[in-house]
Amino acid sequence: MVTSPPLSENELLESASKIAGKTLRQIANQQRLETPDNQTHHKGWVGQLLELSLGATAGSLPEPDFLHIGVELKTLPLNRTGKPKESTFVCAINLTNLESQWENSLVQRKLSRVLWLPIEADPDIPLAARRIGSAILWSPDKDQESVLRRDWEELMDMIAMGELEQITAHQGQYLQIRPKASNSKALCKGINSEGEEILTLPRGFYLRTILTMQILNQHDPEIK
DNA sequence: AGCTGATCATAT
DNA sequence: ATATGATCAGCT
Repeated sequence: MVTSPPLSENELLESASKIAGKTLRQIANQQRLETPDNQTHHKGWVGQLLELSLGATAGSLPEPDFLHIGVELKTLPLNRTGKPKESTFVCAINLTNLESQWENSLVQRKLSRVLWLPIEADPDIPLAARRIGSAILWSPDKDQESVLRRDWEELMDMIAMGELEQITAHQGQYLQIRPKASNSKALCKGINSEGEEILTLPRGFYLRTILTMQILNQHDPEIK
């Protein structure tokens, strides 16, 4: 089944409502894809499957998945109690050519409109049998945006000061910075406090589950 | 059990 | 190497 890109948010929501309640096996069959037994060697499989199914187009470009309607697609793995099981990767960070304004940042653009797709992710449920939940089309409210912005500014300030190596995943209320690499030996260019080029671990921005849990609860206050 | 740092696959 | 899609797995 080939899905063409949605022309509007409503079209996207309609496609999403058609797959709600279905299992990953059903969607994989529609796409003529094999379902792996586990995700250890297929960590991005669920996300790519849903991109295909909903007609996402951005590929591996640093842009929202549905560029023409400005919507980013994110799967949201839930544990058996219905809480987000993992943090959510947002984007990689260019450490040598720093973005200077939140308003124009990639984090802001990707998070300004997100279609969250909750997915059962209790390890006791076989991957193929996991069900897709009801999609949530979300934009940060004023409070959420101000926290995101403050986190982003604090973290980017540290990078700008050459304090990259002092940044830990403990910082940030909603946004954190963590490694985003093939392994701990993969290096990229960064800048130290003397302004010199150094080699360091590639990093990315991630959303903490405290925010994604809040998003779930805003949409579905009585389900837990 | 939750969290941080590490890791896996693929496209360009 | 850098971007996308993320989850794994050991430590606290």
